[in-house]
Amino acid sequence: MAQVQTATDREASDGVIDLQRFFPYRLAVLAEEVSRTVAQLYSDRFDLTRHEWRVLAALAANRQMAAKDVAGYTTLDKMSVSRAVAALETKAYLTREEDPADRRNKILRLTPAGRALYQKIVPLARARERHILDALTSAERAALDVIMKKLLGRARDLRERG
Amino acid sequence: MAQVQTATDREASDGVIDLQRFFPYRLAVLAEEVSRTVAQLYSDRFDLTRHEWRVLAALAANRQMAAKDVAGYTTLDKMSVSRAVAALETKAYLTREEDPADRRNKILRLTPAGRALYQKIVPLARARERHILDALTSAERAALDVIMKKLLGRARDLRERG
DNA sequence: TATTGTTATACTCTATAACTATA
DNA sequence: TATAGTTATAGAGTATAACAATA
Repeated sequence: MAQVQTATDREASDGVIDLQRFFPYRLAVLAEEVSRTVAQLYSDRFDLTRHEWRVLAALAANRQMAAKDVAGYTTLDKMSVSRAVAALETKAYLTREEDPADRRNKILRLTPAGRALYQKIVPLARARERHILDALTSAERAALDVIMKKLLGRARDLRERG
Repeated sequence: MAQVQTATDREASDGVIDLQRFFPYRLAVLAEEVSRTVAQLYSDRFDLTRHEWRVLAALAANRQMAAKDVAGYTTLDKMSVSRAVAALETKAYLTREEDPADRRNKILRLTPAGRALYQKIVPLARARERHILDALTSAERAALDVIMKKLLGRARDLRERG
């Protein structure tokens, strides 16, 4: 049966990895390809980097956040957030304000321009997502949701343990 | 039913993308995580870049290749291949030789040291792949194989058309 | 002392294009 | 002219660490 490699398949290929069947490679190629279809929107058309797009989406979904919360929400590290925030502030898409309750925190909010930009990108991004996922049956989409959760959990475990 | 977003799910969330449910984002996070588990091997332990690892794997699987064939096999562009090849040659993991039949081609081959390095990495990489995929049932692995092929085809279509 | 955020540095990756040599 | 490969350059991503301000 054709499937993502199992131990049995592997033993048959005696010590050589066929990249085309190596799961981490296949996944990387797929993710890069999907990422590029969305990047054509926010990058080519609206001149945002991937990090800037993620921060924009985080603030659109959460109204206002401290930088550290953006980092948690986007899986970016605090340094990447800091850079993206600085760029978005320069472009006047967000404002930065000290939290009076704890002045270490900078409260981030989209400006009307930032929100407008986001509203332009969202339907386009959704259309791309929909078009890609329409390649799958409903059952496959349901299966994929479960599969991705399982794989992510396992991969995180593995990396943390080294 | 919980599944990767459908049109219906989307309409309910009125104009805001929850990154955690946005498929391109989820896929990117998963692929990065999986990639890192393998990178811990070839990068941390054996001091190869991702490109170098791919070229090494390409030459291990195909014995000898011209640089342009490595590019096709690895989905790297010719510039990335050229850089990775130069680095691997410096480390004495491969040799470069002119093709007498067409002297524009450089025939690439692993040295015994290159092959030995590869043989050290393969079982470790396979063990990581296996451990990750063991999170899935056999049926899920079969489904994933089909799903990834469909998604890759669709994403490539979409990107080419803009 | 610990946390939030900024800045510095270095390396890797991605993308385009100019260039050399061969065909 | 076209192809294989190299070199140049710049922007973007990733990672570690030092640092300032605040708690």
